[in-house]
Formats: sequence, structure tokens, C-alpha cells
Amino acid sequence: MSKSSDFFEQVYQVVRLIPKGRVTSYGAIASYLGTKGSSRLVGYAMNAAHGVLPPVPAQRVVNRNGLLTGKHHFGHPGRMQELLEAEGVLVKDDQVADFKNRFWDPAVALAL
DNA sequence: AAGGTGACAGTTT
DNA sequence: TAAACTGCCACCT
Repeated sequence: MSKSSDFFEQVYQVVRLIPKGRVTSYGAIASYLGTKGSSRLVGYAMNAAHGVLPPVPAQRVVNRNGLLTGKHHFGHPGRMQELLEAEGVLVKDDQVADFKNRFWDPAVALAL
């Protein structure tokens, strides 16, 4: 019953709602959860997202610059970019192409 | 129990 | 203009 109290679980829920082919930022998720200053916790949560079921598409979460900061945490660098490209998200120089257009804001998409 | 960690973000120099 | 520092807070040892 106290599972929902886990901050990580909250993050996972939002990340799993990210549509395929879209990406969001750590700060956007943190802000949506009401913990704007805890953007680092979102990244930290992703660190523990490995092996979590249902799977958490952490590759769709990048920093506010659209940079694949956590690519080194996918077991092997390049795996994150590969996953994104497989979903239609072009990545150039470890950065999401047309990031602003690909950005998916939970505060807007999940509004109401 | 207390301290250190970190896949960010915003501000200042 | 770019680079560096600080704040932030839940999880881990």
C-alpha cells in the first residue's frame, strides 16, 4: 500500500506514459510530480529503473538540452541512441534532433 | 543512525 | 560567449 509513496514509482509511472517517438526532460517530470528541485532524483530513479516491471522507457528521458546524458547507463554507450532511433527519434552527436519539437510535456499531456 | 551519492537545472562569474 | 558553482531531495551503504 505504501508503494505509491515511493518517489521512484511516481517517476516510473510518468516515464511509461511517454508516447513512442517522443522524449521529455528530467525537470519536466520532476515539475509534474511537484518536486521541481528534485530533477536529480528523477535521474537517480532511472538509475534504478533497470529490471523494473513493467519496463521503463528511460531512453525517452533526456536532460533539458536534449542530450543523452544517461547513455552510459544502458549497459553500453550507444544503446540509448539505438533505442531512440528505433522509435523514430533521430539522435545527432548524443543529442535529440529537433528536440523542442519532440519534447513531450507531462504537465500538458496529462493535464486535467 | 548519519553521511554521501547523483542519468539535472538555474544562476553567477 | 562559455565555463563553473550551488541548490535540491529521495535512495543507498
